[in-house]
This record gives sequence, structure tokens and C-alpha cells, in this order.
Amino acid sequence: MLLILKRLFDTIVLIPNIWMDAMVKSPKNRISKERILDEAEVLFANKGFHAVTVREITNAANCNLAAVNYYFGNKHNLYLEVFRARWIPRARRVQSGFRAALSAEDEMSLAGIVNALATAFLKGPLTDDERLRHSQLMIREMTRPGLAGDMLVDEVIKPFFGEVAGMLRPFLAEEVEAERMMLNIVSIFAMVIYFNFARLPVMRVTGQEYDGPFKDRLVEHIVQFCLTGLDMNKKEGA
Amino acid sequence: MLLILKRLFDTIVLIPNIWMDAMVKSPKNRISKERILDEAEVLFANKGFHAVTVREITNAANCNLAAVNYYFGNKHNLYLEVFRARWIPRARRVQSGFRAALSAEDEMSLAGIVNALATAFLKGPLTDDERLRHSQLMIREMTRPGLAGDMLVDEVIKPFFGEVAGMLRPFLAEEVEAERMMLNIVSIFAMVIYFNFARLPVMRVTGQEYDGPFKDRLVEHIVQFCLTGLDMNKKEGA
DNA sequence: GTCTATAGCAGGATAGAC
DNA sequence: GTCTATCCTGCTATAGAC
Repeated sequence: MLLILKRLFDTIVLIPNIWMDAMVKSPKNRISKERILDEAEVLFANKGFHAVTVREITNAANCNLAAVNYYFGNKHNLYLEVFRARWIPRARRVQSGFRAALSAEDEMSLAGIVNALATAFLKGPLTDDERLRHSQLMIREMTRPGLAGDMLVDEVIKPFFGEVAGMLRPFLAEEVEAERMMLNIVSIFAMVIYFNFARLPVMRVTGQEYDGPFKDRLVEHIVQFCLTGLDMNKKEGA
Repeated sequence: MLLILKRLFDTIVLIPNIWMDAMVKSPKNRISKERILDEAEVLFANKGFHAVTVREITNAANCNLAAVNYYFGNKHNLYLEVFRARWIPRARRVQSGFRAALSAEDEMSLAGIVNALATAFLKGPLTDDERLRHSQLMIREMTRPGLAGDMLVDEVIKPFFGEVAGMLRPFLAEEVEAERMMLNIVSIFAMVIYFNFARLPVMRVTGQEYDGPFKDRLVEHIVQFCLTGLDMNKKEGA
């Protein structure tokens, strides 16, 4: 029991500091460390934290079992670091892609904003694999908070939602108060995220592969649905 | 020695709490098999297949470790059985709720269908806990196919989507072909499912608890968003 | 910094008493 | 059907050689 308490204490308090020191003092072997982060992200995204073993990671990264503990202290810390060093920077890249697409337009419009959002997240700067990993990790953290979820919401999602809110504001009626504004933004994201991570049921239900042409149709659909809902398909006079 | 201390600790401190929970959640008069299914579902929903141990389940169900293997053969089979015996019947209850709500209306309408869908899934026949569990399990299967995902799509989702498609058909233009029809239905579900399982970020971003009044506003928002998109909030003349 | 070897333990599964 | 006792695999984490 003392051992257990000690382990707990180490995990929460001591190891992160030790690990920070190691990172600051020994920036030599970035390469192994980076490979571990790469492979760990893929595996964590595919299978989840508990389903992945450290052996699996180090084998995939073609390095020694002990390397994870050497560089990251323990498995859980590696998981957090995957978010700090991989997920968050990638989220920022997607956001930059969104801003770039917007600033390329002649003038801002509701359709332009929604289109830029859907495009950035479904076709944006990421490779297809990256995109899948990204949303899988995100979904995992949303369904099971406590591992890295808070960091994710506070540092990435909330600020970005605020930014988008500011962009939409001029186009929406003054009566639309803060809560409704957020619900609208969340709804756009719900669509984008869902079509990203729920490929399997979407493919099964539509009978389509997630190839280029289909993704183009998806973006088009999402933009139209977010702008006008089912209205766009309504029968004349119905 | 440490092992003995830990066992002692478990026995004195942990077991009584678990036992009390078990009395509340799964009264002893339910036969063991049912109690195991009840507790297994809660745990699998909260933590995922790999993060849950058989010991955890049998403790929560207030029965013996060997019971899982006796009744279900192994852990994975128990997981599948949770879907067969709990998830699918509950999904059918939700679907029945949807049909009941619809048949209570004077005449079918687009708004009526969407409203019945959102209501059935967000306020419908389930308790709040059931609803959360239900969507958590669903999301897990969607992000990680192979455990029970196929069964779920084939036996529940696809047939239901077909049914909804038949209902929407009369209200949509003839040009709307099968794929676009499915994308529309998937989109409605994306909204409903997202607001069900992503409570945490939604709460963090809106600053609201998922209480009764907020859920009413959610349903209202979802219906409006699905019917008219952002249009409903658009500034006059924008 | 990298690797081997291993401690120490949790977890799934089973045999067999009752 | 239920329980105890136990096997044994495979895990994380660490010690210590090089």
C-alpha cells in the first residue's frame, strides 16, 4: 500500500518535473522521442489509451521498451505529451488554414465562413490519415474527460469558438444572444466532426468510400445544411 | 507483504462501498446474469472495453469473479451481450418513442418529423443516465469498429435510417437522390448524437448545466437548425 | 542515451469444492 | 449456480550494464 501511494505520488507530482528537466537539459535525441510520439499518436487514436501497450509503441517506433519511461516518465505522461506536442499544434494548423481561406475571399459572408470551416476540417491542410487521427483523439477525450480533455477545451476549442463567434456576429440578428450563438457554432462543429470520425457508419449507410469526390460532396452538403437546413431540399409548396 | 496489505485495504475500504452501490443499483433479487449486464454496461460506457476489468464488473454486480466466465464465456462475449441484451432493445424503445410521438400528430410535416426525432433522442423514453450510456457506447463503436459496430449498424441504424428516409420522402423534392437523402438524415443524427455525448465541451462552452430547461432549449435549437440552418438567425437583409 | 534483464503486479481465465 | 484458490500471461516501470 505504501508502494501504491508512492507510485501515485510519483505519477502526479514527481515524474513530470523530472521529465521536464530531461527535456530541457538534453535536447540531443529528438529523433527517437519524435518517433515515439508519432507512433504513440497513431496507436492511441486507433485503440485508445488502455488498449495500447508501451511495447507496441516502442516496437512501432523501432526503439527500446525503456525509452518511453526515459523520455516521458510513464505511459500516461506520454499520452498527455501526444496532445501537447502533436494534437494542439495540428489543431492550430487547421485553424490557420481556416483563416487563410477566409482572408482570400473578397468579402466576408455567412456562406464564406461556413464553407471555410467545413473545408478546413474536411479537406484542409491535413493529410487524410492525420485528419482521422485528429478527430479520433478528440472524440476519445470528449467522451472520457479527465485524461487530457480539459486542456483541449480550454486551450483550443473555447478560444477558437470565441473567434468564430466574433466573425459570425455581424451577420446574425442582434437578438441572438450568447448562448444561441454558441449553440450555432457547436452545431456547425457537430456536423464537421461527425462526418470526420463517423466514417464507418456514413460509408455503410451511403454505400460510398471516403474518396476525393465524395468528400467534395460532403463539404458541399455540410455548407448547405448549416446555412439552410432541410429547406434546401424541400419540395416546392410543401 | 505489500500484496497482503493491498488485499486488506481492498477488503476493508473498497468492498463495502461497492457493495452499497450494488444494493442500490442492482437489487439482489435480480439474477446474477442480469446484474452483471447492468453493471458491465455502465462501466463499458464510462471507460471503454479495455479500461474495465472483469473484477471491477463482478464487484459492482456483487457477485463472484468466475460468474462472468460462467455466464458469458469470456469478457469480450459479455461486451457483445451488453449490446444484444441492453443496447439494441433500448435503441428500439427510442425508435418506438419516435413513432408514437409522430402518430400522435394530426398530420405529418417536416418539422414534426425532425421534432419527434430530436425529442425522442434527447428527452425521450430513457432516463438521463440511460441516454448518456447509450450514446457513449454508440460513439465507442463508431470510432472503433470491429467489436460490435457492424451488428449495430446493420441491425439498428441502417433499418431505422431507411424508415426515416421513407417518411421524409414525400416532403423533399424529387431531384433529391438517395445519397443526398441519406446525408440529410445522417446530419440530423449528427446533431442529436453530438449534443448527447459531447456534454462536457458543450457545457464548458455555453456555461450551462444539462438540466431540464437547457435540454428543452437544445431540442428547440436542433429542430430549428435542422430545418432552416443559420437562416433562422440571419440578420434582416444580410 | 540506449539497451537487457527483471521486479512486481494486474488481469483473464479455469479447476474443482460445495 | 456460486464460490475459492490459483495459474499464467503480459503489462508497466525500474535497475544497472555499457
